[in-house]
Amino acid sequence: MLEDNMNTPRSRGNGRPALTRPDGTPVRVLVVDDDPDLAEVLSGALRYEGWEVRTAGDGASAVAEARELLPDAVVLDVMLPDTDGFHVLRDLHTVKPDVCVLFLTARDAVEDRIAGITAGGDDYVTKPFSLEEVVARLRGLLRRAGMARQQDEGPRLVVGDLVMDEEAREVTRGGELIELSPTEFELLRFLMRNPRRVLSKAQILDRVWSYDFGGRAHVVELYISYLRKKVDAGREPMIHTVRGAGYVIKPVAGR
Amino acid sequence: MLEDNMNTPRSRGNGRPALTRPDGTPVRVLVVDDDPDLAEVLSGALRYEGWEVRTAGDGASAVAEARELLPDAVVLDVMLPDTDGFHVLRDLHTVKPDVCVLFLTARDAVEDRIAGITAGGDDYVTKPFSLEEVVARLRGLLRRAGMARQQDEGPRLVVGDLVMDEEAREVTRGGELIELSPTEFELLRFLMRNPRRVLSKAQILDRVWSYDFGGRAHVVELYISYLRKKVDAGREPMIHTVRGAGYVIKPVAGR
DNA sequence: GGAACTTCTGAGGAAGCTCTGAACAGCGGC
DNA sequence: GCCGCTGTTCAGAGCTTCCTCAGAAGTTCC
Repeated sequence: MLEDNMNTPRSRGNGRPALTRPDGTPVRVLVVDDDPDLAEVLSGALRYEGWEVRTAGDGASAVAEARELLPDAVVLDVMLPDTDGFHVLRDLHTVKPDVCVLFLTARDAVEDRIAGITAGGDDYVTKPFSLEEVVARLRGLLRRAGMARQQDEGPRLVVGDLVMDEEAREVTRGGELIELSPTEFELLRFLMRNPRRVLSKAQILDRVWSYDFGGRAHVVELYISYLRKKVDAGREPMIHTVRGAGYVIKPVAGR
Repeated sequence: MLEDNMNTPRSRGNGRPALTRPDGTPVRVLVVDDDPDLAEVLSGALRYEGWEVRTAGDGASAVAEARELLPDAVVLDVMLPDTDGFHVLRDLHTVKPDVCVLFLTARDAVEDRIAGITAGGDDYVTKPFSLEEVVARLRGLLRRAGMARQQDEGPRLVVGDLVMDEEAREVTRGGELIELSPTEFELLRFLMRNPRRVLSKAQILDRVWSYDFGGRAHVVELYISYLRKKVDAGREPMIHTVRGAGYVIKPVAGR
């Protein structure tokens, strides 16, 4: 049952306070990928963050679009039909010198020409990626670029006595350090970014696993069980099953 | 609580307090190199320090740009298409007598003329250089030229009982001297300038190794292992692997 | 011109991570 | 109480990531 969809105050997003520009207007992002399906999925996920999104399918229209939109960040496929992402990067910087860029690249292309990218503060993600990863990286870039937060949502996620420091990749509960594998970490991040909200296995699969993952929802159950062993171990449980609907994380008492 | 994102001097900062001019405005740097790719990477890295950066591709436009920007420092390639860096230096000094200059020069370049330069308080770096080196040298120049620090981040880096004196190139842990090779030193400096933050191998490669390094991320692992043998030897480890993400340095206890 | 040091490559192996399949447990319906 | 369905957990295979060693090539310094 979808309950609180109507009454929660939100521009178009997920109900959380959005990362915004200093003047309070939505962050503006340009997505550049020649695969329309992928561009669609990506821009959907970014709009869900409350951001203003436009897309482009090649380098030329990317630069043209950027000139008009003056985006705060660009998600940029390295392989484009007309040119490669690096030339686009340079053009983008002439259009807007302080723009952040998140590159999308094939795994085996990483070593070749990605070099130098992260030096300027930009970042990249290898295909196939998960949406959570893209969003998290983008949020990191934007935060470092000085995008203010509407409310005081720092670089740490807090749910009850459970705390996640995204930069240090550190999770503690009651001050006690919890070690997590990459997938466990991302799953927990997704849960913690949506506290008190029931997330279906399909949603989790779509966000946390990469878009080309063919497996079944069973992995979600498995990883939830891993998480419980580490996060809830011996303590009052915070991760709850909602039979037939999904999973939810919330602070213990009720609060 | 609204954070001080507006008034801290950084267009796309790294989260650390930036070196600023005495009046609190960002340090202004002019990058002069005829290779646009290199100029791009350099200016990106310097912007990441929170500094205001402009670029020029030859001597004439460098002087013109300097007249307008009145930069605190100039990163100046010795070999330029229209003239050499030494002439530009003289012109720069007529524009702004107290400007700091960091020369970029080929390894086999004329030693004596360079030596004359450094006597005047300026400095140089040989190509191919690492970005960490350029930034560190520039910071040294600026510090000596009286640029204030937002917070008092001196020429020593401290993480737990590990102390690095950048000027003396000396590292101690628990008072005990640790001898490091040049690359080891630079890698440790990069880690120590980003304590508690997970750094990916790509980031490390981009910052610590020179921009033309074609090698793989494997060297990073190798040098981390060297560092561990020297820094963590027998003690409680400070350098940690975050599987699938990178490496992080932090003080032993926790906080 | 040689010794000491530094840097990097390659290989082997250890450790950790992810996912599959299957058995098991608990809930709810009848 | 029995059965089916949903969710949980275990065990292990296959894979990826990371660590370390040994040695070759290059550099620096005497």
